[in-house]
Amino acid sequence: MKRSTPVRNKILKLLRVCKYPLSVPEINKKVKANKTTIYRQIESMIKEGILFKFDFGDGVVRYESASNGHHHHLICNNCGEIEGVVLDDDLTREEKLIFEKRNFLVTSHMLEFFGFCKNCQSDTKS
Amino acid sequence: MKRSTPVRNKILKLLRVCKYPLSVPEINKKVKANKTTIYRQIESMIKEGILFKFDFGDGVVRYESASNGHHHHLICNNCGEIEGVVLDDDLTREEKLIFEKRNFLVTSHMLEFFGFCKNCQSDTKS
DNA sequence: TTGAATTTTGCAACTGAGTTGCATAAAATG
DNA sequence: CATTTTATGCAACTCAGTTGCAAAATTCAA
Repeated sequence: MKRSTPVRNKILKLLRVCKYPLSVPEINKKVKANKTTIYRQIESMIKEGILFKFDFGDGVVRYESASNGHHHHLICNNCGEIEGVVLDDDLTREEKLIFEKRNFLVTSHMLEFFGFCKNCQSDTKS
Repeated sequence: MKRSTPVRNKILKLLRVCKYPLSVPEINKKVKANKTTIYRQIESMIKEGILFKFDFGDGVVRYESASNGHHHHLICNNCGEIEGVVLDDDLTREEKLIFEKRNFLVTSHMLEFFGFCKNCQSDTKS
Protein backbone atom coordinates (compact mmCIF):
# COMPACT_ATOMS: atom_id res chain seq x y z
CA MET A 1 0.00 0.00 0.00
CA LYS A 2 1.21 3.46 -0.89
CA ARG A 3 0.65 6.43 1.34
CA SER A 4 -1.84 9.23 1.69
CA THR A 5 -4.83 8.18 -0.38
CA PRO A 6 -8.26 9.74 0.14
CA VAL A 7 -9.82 6.73 1.90
CA ARG A 8 -6.78 6.21 4.12
CA ASN A 9 -6.71 9.85 5.15
CA LYS A 10 -10.39 9.86 6.01
CA ILE A 11 -10.06 6.78 8.23
CA LEU A 12 -7.02 8.16 10.03
CA LYS A 13 -8.59 11.57 10.55
CA LEU A 14 -11.74 9.98 11.97
CA LEU A 15 -9.86 7.69 14.36
CA ARG A 16 -7.55 10.48 15.52
CA VAL A 17 -10.37 12.69 16.71
CA CYS A 18 -12.43 9.82 18.16
CA LYS A 19 -11.95 9.25 21.88
CA TYR A 20 -13.14 5.64 21.74
CA PRO A 21 -12.37 2.81 19.32
CA LEU A 22 -14.57 2.23 16.27
CA SER A 23 -15.67 -0.89 14.39
CA VAL A 24 -15.51 -1.11 10.59
CA PRO A 25 -19.28 -0.65 10.22
CA GLU A 26 -19.02 2.49 12.35
CA ILE A 27 -16.10 3.77 10.31
CA ASN A 28 -18.05 2.98 7.16
CA LYS A 29 -20.91 5.27 8.15
CA LYS A 30 -18.56 8.26 8.30
CA VAL A 31 -15.97 7.36 5.68
CA LYS A 32 -18.27 6.45 2.87
CA ALA A 33 -16.17 4.09 0.78
CA ASN A 34 -16.18 0.52 -0.36
CA LYS A 35 -15.90 -1.85 2.57
CA THR A 36 -13.17 -3.91 0.91
CA THR A 37 -11.07 -0.77 0.58
CA ILE A 38 -11.63 0.13 4.21
CA TYR A 39 -10.63 -3.35 5.41
CA ARG A 40 -7.52 -3.25 3.26
CA GLN A 41 -6.45 0.19 4.39
CA ILE A 42 -6.99 -0.72 8.03
CA GLU A 43 -5.00 -3.92 7.62
CA SER A 44 -2.10 -2.00 6.11
CA MET A 45 -2.18 0.65 8.85
CA ILE A 46 -2.18 -2.04 11.52
CA LYS A 47 0.91 -3.56 9.96
CA GLU A 48 2.60 -0.14 10.00
CA GLY A 49 1.67 0.17 13.65
CA ILE A 50 -0.32 3.38 13.34
CA LEU A 51 -3.58 1.66 14.27
CA PHE A 52 -4.43 -0.65 17.15
CA LYS A 53 -6.93 -3.48 16.87
CA PHE A 54 -8.78 -5.14 19.73
CA ASP A 55 -12.18 -5.85 21.21
CA PHE A 56 -14.01 -6.04 24.48
CA GLY A 57 -15.12 -9.64 24.43
CA ASP A 58 -18.28 -8.98 22.48
CA GLY A 59 -16.92 -10.20 19.17
CA VAL A 60 -16.89 -6.67 17.74
CA VAL A 61 -13.45 -5.78 16.42
CA ARG A 62 -12.56 -2.14 17.00
CA TYR A 63 -9.77 0.15 15.86
CA GLU A 64 -8.04 3.09 17.45
CA SER A 65 -5.30 5.48 16.38
CA ALA A 66 -1.92 4.62 17.86
CA SER A 67 -1.25 8.37 18.11
CA ASN A 68 -3.52 8.41 21.16
CA GLY A 69 -0.88 6.38 23.02
CA HIS A 70 -1.19 3.21 25.04
CA HIS A 71 -4.18 3.25 27.35
CA HIS A 72 -7.06 1.13 28.60
CA HIS A 73 -10.84 1.47 28.59
CA LEU A 74 -13.71 1.82 30.99
CA ILE A 75 -16.78 0.20 29.44
CA CYS A 76 -20.17 0.88 31.00
CA ASN A 77 -22.31 -2.26 31.35
CA ASN A 78 -25.44 -0.15 31.28
CA CYS A 79 -25.11 2.52 28.58
CA GLY A 80 -22.16 1.04 26.69
CA GLU A 81 -20.11 4.21 26.77
CA ILE A 82 -16.36 3.77 26.44
CA GLU A 83 -13.83 6.05 28.15
CA GLY A 84 -10.07 5.92 27.87
CA VAL A 85 -7.91 5.60 30.98
CA VAL A 86 -4.18 5.67 31.65
CA LEU A 87 -2.96 3.69 34.65
CA ASP A 88 -0.41 4.94 37.16
CA ASP A 89 1.50 1.71 37.16
CA ASP A 90 1.24 -0.06 33.84
CA LEU A 91 1.78 -3.69 34.83
CA THR A 92 5.55 -3.70 34.26
CA ARG A 93 6.08 -5.38 37.61
CA GLU A 94 3.54 -8.11 36.80
CA GLU A 95 5.06 -8.65 33.38
CA LYS A 96 8.49 -9.10 34.90
CA LEU A 97 7.11 -11.62 37.37
CA ILE A 98 5.45 -13.54 34.54
CA PHE A 99 8.79 -13.85 32.79
CA GLU A 100 10.57 -14.96 35.94
CA LYS A 101 7.95 -17.47 37.02
CA ARG A 102 6.60 -18.77 33.72
CA ASN A 103 9.32 -17.96 31.23
CA PHE A 104 6.79 -16.17 29.01
CA LEU A 105 8.11 -12.91 27.52
CA VAL A 106 5.31 -10.34 27.49
CA THR A 107 5.51 -7.76 24.70
CA SER A 108 2.08 -6.18 25.05
CA HIS A 109 -1.16 -6.46 26.95
CA MET A 110 -4.83 -5.66 26.67
CA LEU A 111 -6.66 -4.47 29.75
CA GLU A 112 -10.27 -3.35 29.83
CA PHE A 113 -12.45 -2.49 32.80
CA PHE A 114 -16.20 -3.13 32.92
CA GLY A 115 -18.62 -1.53 35.35
CA PHE A 116 -20.84 1.50 35.70
CA CYS A 117 -20.10 5.03 34.59
CA LYS A 118 -20.89 8.14 36.62
CA ASN A 119 -24.35 8.55 35.08
CA CYS A 120 -25.39 4.90 35.33
CA GLN A 121 -24.47 4.29 38.97
CA SER A 122 -27.70 5.89 40.16
CA ASP A 123 -29.86 3.84 37.76
CA THR A 124 -31.63 0.74 39.10
CA LYS A 125 -31.14 -1.13 35.81
CA SER A 126 -28.59 -3.94 35.67
CA MET B 1 -33.70 -23.27 30.05
CA LYS B 2 -33.99 -26.32 32.25
CA ARG B 3 -30.96 -28.04 33.68
CA SER B 4 -28.85 -31.03 32.84
CA THR B 5 -29.63 -31.81 29.23
CA PRO B 6 -27.25 -33.90 27.12
CA VAL B 7 -25.91 -31.01 25.03
CA ARG B 8 -25.47 -28.78 28.06
CA ASN B 9 -23.58 -31.45 29.97
CA LYS B 10 -21.26 -32.15 27.06
CA ILE B 11 -20.35 -28.47 26.68
CA LEU B 12 -19.73 -28.04 30.40
CA LYS B 13 -17.65 -31.18 30.67
CA LEU B 14 -15.52 -30.12 27.70
CA LEU B 15 -14.92 -26.61 29.03
CA ARG B 16 -14.14 -27.85 32.52
CA VAL B 17 -11.29 -30.04 31.40
CA CYS B 18 -9.95 -27.55 28.84
CA LYS B 19 -7.12 -25.35 30.10
CA TYR B 20 -7.73 -22.63 27.50
CA PRO B 21 -10.94 -21.01 26.24
CA LEU B 22 -12.77 -22.42 23.21
CA SER B 23 -14.79 -20.85 20.40
CA VAL B 24 -18.17 -22.22 19.35
CA PRO B 25 -16.76 -23.83 16.18
CA GLU B 26 -14.15 -25.54 18.37
CA ILE B 27 -16.80 -26.69 20.83
CA ASN B 28 -18.87 -27.92 17.91
CA LYS B 29 -16.15 -30.26 16.73
CA LYS B 30 -16.20 -32.10 20.05
CA VAL B 31 -19.81 -31.72 21.13
CA LYS B 32 -21.48 -32.80 17.94
CA ALA B 33 -24.83 -31.04 18.14
CA ASN B 34 -26.82 -28.44 16.26
CA LYS B 35 -25.08 -25.08 16.38
CA THR B 36 -28.27 -23.24 17.35
CA THR B 37 -28.57 -25.48 20.38
CA ILE B 38 -24.97 -24.88 21.35
CA TYR B 39 -25.35 -21.11 21.07
CA ARG B 40 -28.50 -21.22 23.16
CA GLN B 41 -27.02 -23.40 25.88
CA ILE B 42 -23.93 -21.23 26.06
CA GLU B 43 -26.04 -18.09 26.30
CA SER B 44 -28.03 -19.56 29.16
CA MET B 45 -24.93 -20.70 31.02
CA ILE B 46 -23.37 -17.26 30.63
CA LYS B 47 -26.47 -15.73 32.20
CA GLU B 48 -26.20 -18.19 35.10
CA GLY B 49 -22.57 -17.17 35.49
CA ILE B 50 -21.10 -20.63 35.06
CA LEU B 51 -19.38 -19.67 31.80
CA PHE B 52 -17.18 -16.69 30.94
CA LYS B 53 -17.12 -15.08 27.52
CA PHE B 54 -14.33 -12.97 26.05
CA ASP B 55 -11.84 -12.68 23.26
CA PHE B 56 -8.29 -11.67 22.55
CA GLY B 57 -8.85 -8.91 20.04
CA ASP B 58 -9.00 -11.20 17.05
CA GLY B 59 -12.77 -11.18 16.73
CA VAL B 60 -13.04 -14.81 17.85
CA VAL B 61 -15.39 -15.15 20.82
CA ARG B 62 -14.24 -17.80 23.28
CA TYR B 63 -15.77 -19.45 26.34
CA GLU B 64 -14.33 -20.80 29.53
CA SER B 65 -15.76 -22.53 32.57
CA ALA B 66 -16.19 -20.22 35.53
CA SER B 67 -15.22 -23.11 37.78
CA ASN B 68 -11.61 -22.49 36.74
CA GLY B 69 -11.76 -19.24 38.69
CA HIS B 70 -10.81 -15.71 37.66
CA HIS B 71 -7.52 -15.59 35.80
CA HIS B 72 -5.80 -14.04 32.80
CA HIS B 73 -4.07 -15.40 29.71
CA LEU B 74 -0.66 -15.48 28.11
CA ILE B 75 -1.09 -15.64 24.34
CA CYS B 76 1.91 -16.50 22.20
CA ASN B 77 2.25 -14.26 19.13
CA ASN B 78 4.15 -16.99 17.34
CA CYS B 79 2.45 -20.33 17.97
CA GLY B 80 -0.88 -19.06 19.30
CA GLU B 81 -0.80 -21.17 22.44
CA ILE B 82 -2.84 -19.88 25.34
CA GLU B 83 -1.85 -20.39 29.00
CA GLY B 84 -3.76 -19.31 32.07
CA VAL B 85 -2.14 -17.09 34.69
CA VAL B 86 -3.17 -15.80 38.10
CA LEU B 87 -1.70 -12.47 39.20
CA ASP B 88 -0.32 -11.73 42.65
CA ASP B 89 -2.07 -8.42 42.87
CA ASP B 90 -5.30 -8.42 40.93
CA LEU B 91 -5.72 -4.72 40.14
CA THR B 92 -7.86 -3.89 43.17
CA ARG B 93 -5.71 -0.85 43.89
CA GLU B 94 -6.05 0.40 40.32
CA GLU B 95 -9.80 -0.16 40.36
CA LYS B 96 -10.13 1.84 43.54
CA LEU B 97 -8.13 4.68 42.01
CA ILE B 98 -10.35 4.63 38.93
CA PHE B 99 -13.40 5.08 41.14
CA GLU B 100 -11.81 7.90 43.10
CA LYS B 101 -10.45 9.78 40.10
CA ARG B 102 -13.03 9.10 37.42
CA ASN B 103 -16.11 8.11 39.36
CA PHE B 104 -16.40 4.90 37.32
CA LEU B 105 -17.34 1.83 39.39
CA VAL B 106 -15.40 -1.17 38.12
CA THR B 107 -17.14 -4.54 38.57
CA SER B 108 -14.88 -6.71 36.41
CA HIS B 109 -11.93 -6.55 34.08
CA MET B 110 -10.34 -8.42 31.22
CA LEU B 111 -6.57 -8.64 31.06
CA GLU B 112 -4.60 -10.60 28.50
CA PHE B 113 -0.88 -10.65 27.88
CA PHE B 114 0.67 -11.12 24.44
CA GLY B 115 4.25 -12.14 23.78
CA PHE B 116 6.39 -15.21 23.28
CA CYS B 117 6.14 -18.49 25.10
CA LYS B 118 9.07 -20.50 26.33
CA ASN B 119 9.39 -22.49 23.11
CA CYS B 120 9.01 -19.56 20.74
CA GLN B 121 11.54 -17.21 22.36
CA SER B 122 14.42 -18.96 20.61
CA ASP B 123 12.74 -18.77 17.19
CA THR B 124 13.77 -16.00 14.79
CA LYS B 125 10.23 -15.62 13.42
CA SER B 126 8.23 -12.56 14.44
C1' DT C 1 -49.81 -43.70 33.06
C1' DT C 2 -51.82 -40.72 30.06
C1' DG C 3 -52.05 -36.39 28.27
C1' DA C 4 -51.35 -31.35 28.49
C1' DA C 5 -47.80 -27.89 29.25
C1' DT C 6 -43.14 -26.68 29.07
C1' DT C 7 -38.47 -26.98 27.66
C1' DT C 8 -34.90 -28.55 24.51
C1' DT C 9 -33.37 -29.67 20.08
C1' DG C 10 -32.92 -29.34 15.17
C1' DC C 11 -33.67 -27.49 10.66
C1' DA C 12 -33.94 -23.87 7.23
C1' DA C 13 -33.36 -19.50 6.15
C1' DC C 14 -31.50 -15.34 7.18
C1' DT C 15 -28.12 -11.28 8.64
C1' DG C 16 -23.90 -9.15 8.72
C1' DA C 17 -18.71 -9.11 9.20
C1' DG C 18 -14.90 -10.10 6.74
C1' DT C 19 -12.42 -12.17 2.43
C1' DT C 20 -11.09 -13.05 -2.41
C1' DG C 21 -10.70 -12.59 -7.46
C1' DC C 22 -10.93 -9.67 -10.94
C1' DA C 23 -11.41 -5.45 -13.46
C1' DT C 24 -10.85 -0.48 -13.50
C1' DA C 25 -9.10 4.03 -11.89
C1' DA C 26 -5.54 6.80 -10.24
C1' DA C 27 -0.68 7.76 -9.30
C1' DA C 28 4.05 7.35 -9.90
C1' DT C 29 8.02 6.75 -12.84
C1' DG C 30 11.02 6.82 -16.61
C1' DC D 1 2.81 10.03 -22.54
C1' DA D 2 3.16 5.21 -22.13
C1' DT D 3 4.26 1.70 -18.72
C1' DT D 4 4.24 0.03 -14.23
C1' DT D 5 2.49 0.07 -9.71
C1' DT D 6 -0.86 0.84 -6.26
C1' DA D 7 -5.63 1.92 -4.77
C1' DT D 8 -10.42 1.37 -5.39
C1' DG D 9 -14.75 -0.87 -6.31
C1' DC D 10 -17.80 -4.59 -7.46
C1' DA D 11 -19.64 -9.25 -7.19
C1' DA D 12 -19.59 -13.28 -5.12
C1' DC D 13 -18.31 -15.87 -1.50
C1' DT D 14 -17.39 -17.88 3.53
C1' DC D 15 -18.48 -18.28 8.05
C1' DA D 16 -20.21 -16.83 12.82
C1' DG D 17 -24.23 -15.96 14.90
C1' DT D 18 -29.57 -15.26 14.96
C1' DT D 19 -34.54 -16.17 14.33
C1' DG D 20 -38.93 -18.57 13.43
C1' DC D 21 -40.99 -22.68 13.44
C1' DA D 22 -41.81 -27.49 14.08
C1' DA D 23 -40.62 -31.87 16.30
C1' DA D 24 -38.76 -34.41 20.22
C1' DA D 25 -38.07 -34.93 24.98
C1' DT D 26 -39.13 -33.91 29.63
C1' DT D 27 -42.07 -32.43 33.53
C1' DC D 28 -46.02 -32.63 36.07
C1' DA D 29 -50.74 -32.92 37.38
C1' DA D 30 -54.87 -35.62 37.55
